[in-house]
Amino acid sequence: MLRCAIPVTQGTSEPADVAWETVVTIANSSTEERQDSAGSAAQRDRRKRILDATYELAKEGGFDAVQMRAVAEQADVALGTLYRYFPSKIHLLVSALDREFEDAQDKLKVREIPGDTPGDRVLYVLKRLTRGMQGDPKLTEALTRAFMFADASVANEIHAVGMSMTSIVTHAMHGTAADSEAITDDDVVLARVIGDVWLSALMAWVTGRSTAPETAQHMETAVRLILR
Amino acid sequence: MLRCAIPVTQGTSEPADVAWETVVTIANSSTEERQDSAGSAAQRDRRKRILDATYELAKEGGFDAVQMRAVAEQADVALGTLYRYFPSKIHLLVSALDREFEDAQDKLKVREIPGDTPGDRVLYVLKRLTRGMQGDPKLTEALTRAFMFADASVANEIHAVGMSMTSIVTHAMHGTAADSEAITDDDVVLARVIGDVWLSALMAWVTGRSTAPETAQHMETAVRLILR
DNA sequence: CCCATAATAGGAACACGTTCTACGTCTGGA
DNA sequence: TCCAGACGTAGAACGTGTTCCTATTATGGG
Repeated sequence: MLRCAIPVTQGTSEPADVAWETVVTIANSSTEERQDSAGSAAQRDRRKRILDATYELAKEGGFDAVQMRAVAEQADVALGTLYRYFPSKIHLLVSALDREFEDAQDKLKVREIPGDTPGDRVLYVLKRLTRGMQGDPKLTEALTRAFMFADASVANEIHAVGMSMTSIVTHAMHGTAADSEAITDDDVVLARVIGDVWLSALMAWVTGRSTAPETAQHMETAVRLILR
Repeated sequence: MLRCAIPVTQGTSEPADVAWETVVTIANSSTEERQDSAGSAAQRDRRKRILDATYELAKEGGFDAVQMRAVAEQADVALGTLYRYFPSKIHLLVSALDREFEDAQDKLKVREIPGDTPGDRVLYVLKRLTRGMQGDPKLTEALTRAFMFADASVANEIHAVGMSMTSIVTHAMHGTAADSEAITDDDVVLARVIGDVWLSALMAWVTGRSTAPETAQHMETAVRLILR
């Protein structure tokens, strides 16, 4: 159904079977020129323009407004080029989500996270992220729904997002900004469960099944429960 | 975007703001002629034929194979009629998922659930459900992805599925087959968190990010953690 | 500098979800 | 019984994701 022969800088190209434990190590490989280092300057620029256009359109009009022809036009590339860089609309949006998460991760890594217990710190971070996403409902709707809709062909990109998410949570659990912390496998397990809950809560909010306060409440309860 | 003026038997037509607590009461309203009681016999029959066709196509070829023209043809109704009953492909698939869940719920309600602790019983039920779904990968992929992709217009159907899921878990927590059990708000909270994890695990499996054993393991860990 | 090759532009073509139109058919109340 | 209006059929038409084709332009090795 998809040909998936992307010859160019693909945001994420880890083998699909990376174990979740690698989250820790990979997350600690610091910020330095991440994946998008490959390819010529022009290619990196095109990739950036495309993701920027995606971001703008999603922010304005949500999932439906991110139309491939519109993205191509706004990024000033041909439709075929867009598809060369991102083999489907879902790949495109999940890659955009990935970029957002990397950014968030970088910002969170800079300073100490406030809070006395792991639960406090995790909730601080999650609520901050959630508030940020709820401030851009259309954008969040677009990125979340793409993430949810993704099928197996997007496994790599989704995996990258999952890694970022887990890394953010484990980092919050420990609180310190230091890199090579002693993050145990148990921590990763806890972080994954918290990530699961967060995703579901986000989905409930996106689909209008729960309000923002309800979402926050549900997350609070769940995190307290899991990190008790 | 969607006109959503379904004049006929809609599987789920609760107001969208039913609180999650109603899960308990509604779940206890026993099996007797559920929603699909409205409408003429011919209408009920058409609705059933459509859902059957959806089920078959999904089972054979997954989400992509559930094409509206194909469903209409196999159900022996006109395309317009299909859209009269289900205003979109997503509504259709989520309704099919709902029917599956109702069936599962009915089956589980019949007999006592084995296991000494709530954790054991919940895991028994979840693993049973999961194994069932993994036995029909295409079907599961179709239903799960539709559920995930749904937007606000499908809130009612999604809500119904969430209620079934929560009801199944709370029922398993208590173990007894009795109906009006003393299910507390806390139980519902626990059940929701477990449901969240289950959904995420299912999604990871559907997208090929985790294998069946990994999925089972993750669920086991999470449930032990939550019901410890 | 020149050529082979890859990358891009531009846009037609196709597939499938969705909507719309025109017409036949069933049903329930006067 | 008969009629009005809802329901159903058949299929055209439209929008958007995706694929494909051809000509043009960069790029990098000799």
